[in-house]
Amino acid sequence: MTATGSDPMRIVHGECVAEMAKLPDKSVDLIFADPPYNLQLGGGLRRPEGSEVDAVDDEWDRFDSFAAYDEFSRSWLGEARRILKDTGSLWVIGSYHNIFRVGATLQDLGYWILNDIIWRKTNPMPNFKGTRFTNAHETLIWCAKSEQARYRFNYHAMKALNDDLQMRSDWSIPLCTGAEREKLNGRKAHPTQKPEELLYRVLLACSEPGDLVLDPFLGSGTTGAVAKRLGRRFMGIEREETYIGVARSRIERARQVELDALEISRGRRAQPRVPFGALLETGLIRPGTPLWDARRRFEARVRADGSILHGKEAGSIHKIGAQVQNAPSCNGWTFWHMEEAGSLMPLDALRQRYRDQQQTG
Amino acid sequence: MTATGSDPMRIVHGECVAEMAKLPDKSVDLIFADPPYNLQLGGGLRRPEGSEVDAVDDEWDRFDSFAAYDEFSRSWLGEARRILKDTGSLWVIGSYHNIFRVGATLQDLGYWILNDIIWRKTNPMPNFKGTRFTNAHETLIWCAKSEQARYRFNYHAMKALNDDLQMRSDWSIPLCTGAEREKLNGRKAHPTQKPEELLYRVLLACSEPGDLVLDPFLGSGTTGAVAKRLGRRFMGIEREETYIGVARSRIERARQVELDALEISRGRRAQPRVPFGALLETGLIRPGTPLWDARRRFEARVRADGSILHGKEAGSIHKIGAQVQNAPSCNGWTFWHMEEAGSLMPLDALRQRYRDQQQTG
DNA sequence: TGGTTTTATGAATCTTTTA
DNA sequence: CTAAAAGATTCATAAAACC
Repeated sequence: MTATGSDPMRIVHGECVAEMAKLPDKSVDLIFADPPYNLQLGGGLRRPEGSEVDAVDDEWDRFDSFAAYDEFSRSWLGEARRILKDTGSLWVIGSYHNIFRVGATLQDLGYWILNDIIWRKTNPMPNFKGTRFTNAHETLIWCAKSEQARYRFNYHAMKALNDDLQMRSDWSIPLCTGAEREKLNGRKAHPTQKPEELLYRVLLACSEPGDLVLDPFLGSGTTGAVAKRLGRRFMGIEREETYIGVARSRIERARQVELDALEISRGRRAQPRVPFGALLETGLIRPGTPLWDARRRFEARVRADGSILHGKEAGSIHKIGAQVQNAPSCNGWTFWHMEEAGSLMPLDALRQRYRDQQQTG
Repeated sequence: MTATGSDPMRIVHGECVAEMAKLPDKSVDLIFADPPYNLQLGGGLRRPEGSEVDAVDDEWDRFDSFAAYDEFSRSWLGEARRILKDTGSLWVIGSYHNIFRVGATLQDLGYWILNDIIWRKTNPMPNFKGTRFTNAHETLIWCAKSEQARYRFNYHAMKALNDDLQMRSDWSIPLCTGAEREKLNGRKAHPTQKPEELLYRVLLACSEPGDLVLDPFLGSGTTGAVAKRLGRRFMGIEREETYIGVARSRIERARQVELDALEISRGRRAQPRVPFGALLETGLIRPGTPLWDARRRFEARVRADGSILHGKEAGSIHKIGAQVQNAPSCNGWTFWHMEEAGSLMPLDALRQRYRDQQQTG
């Protein structure tokens, strides 16, 4: 049976390069790949309360060096390019550990990058040790087979999916948790299962019903499940037998549905939250500015990092506002005021000014 | 005059590699770089031997220009690494055209990536032809000099700037427009002027007042203007004479905020270490005092040497705290409490009292 | 049954100082 | 140098447990 044979949902147990080598030239419409990230984690990481983080320490994610990882990337990306139709495109997802190397390798092989897409996680794991910024996103690279290639892009479908606004390169999508997360003996079946919402967008943007979609690192089978929902043909390659079983039963359970399935995740039009610090960064308020409450009973001063100082106590506008009133909580935006043209203006007015700026630029 | 000389705001007209070569080893605290990435335009790009890279129009040229760009990256990133202090860090900003190559080169040179940061543009230019997703972000890479290097990161200041939530790796910031945009004869003075909000965050996170900040591709001078506002020393290097003039007048106009407003929030790590025994020596706590955890599940007694006794086990507040919870570690300062006025007060409050005494007394 | 509190957990390159 | 001790550190969400 070939990839273009009678089984529209094919799962293959094997090495991705060897299995791709069996496919004819220019036979695949879309490739989505989630290769190992080369995380190389050290010891166990503990949360502040003492519990241990269940990290990725699998054998398949270990490489001896950057050179070894690059060689691995070249081999699977090279074979992928051969079997990709001229109208097809390739997506790869990764993090800062590997994505820069993958991107450079892509370019070296002649792929033409169309966009880099940011999966902005709405609920990422925090940085428990306070040593870095919360690693709150992953990066996807979308590329065509070459600079000249005429690739498929369903522009209007993407625009419709985004309330008739052109779809941007940053996508806010939650982690895969809850009922969607595949379980095996009550534990997560795969350490890095991707949310279906992410794949839904990719497949809807870059393929048609009946197209052949390939995932060379199948894992828990998200790509296959979404391909089936959207009426695409599919081929998935996976090395680990355990994951083959997980993916097979998952894709079996998936049902082709109407395109309204994503409706729920769209309505994100709330007023964006503004941290007080943003007003300092933009110069709407300056470090050193005195703040008062409406009746000028309390005074505090703004510091460069957005905390405010009252006596010897420093903290957020909310925390210090609550403290001076001896109240359990306080809305600093309405409590604190700054002087403007001789009268007091609540910080909330400044916040509105900031939001206006953000919109108009 | 050296970089550490008398002029705190130094602007140099020249090639960045040649000018960096004049600086001593380990002399710079923070480097922010916005290198050219116009692979197609040739103007910013020269091969190592000096010839100019032609426009890209066939496959051979493309490989040639990628190689030339990588060579260019290696040369300036290598020199930057030499002059960077062991506690310093480097930021580079770019887009999908160049950032993957820069990131791979960074790693090859031994830099250690700490985060990739997404500048999410609130008002990006749309994709007019409807051929791709709106390119709505740029990527910054933040890295330390090596895996082992202990870099500066003002974690608590970043947290304060974000309303007491850990700062994430995606930053929503508008494009630089309006009054902030530098003009020359009524037209924009520089094609890619970065918003000050972006640099404010970078400098506040990774430097201290008085630190030396270097920008090897000065452009319109945003890094210099923010460095001056925040009381950092600065050196900027720029090849184009026109931009030198723009940046010089801009930095001249910038005003430093008051010194005491530059104070930022510090964590407990920044405060002097207090041995528990010191509280006994000063009489803030007495031998024999009973200690409890917050829920009064465990009790221990203070001994004269600063160890505590729980049952038959004696040890430090940390060791015994870990032992009773059956945890791998424990912060005894926050775990143990003593009774005061009928309620429980954490030892941490007592430690603060001790520190206040040391300051005033 | 319903509302509140507690617990579990997610691709993580996750400490610093002293002996 | 290594080993041990001190001690600093978390956000959003869902499920489970508890009133």
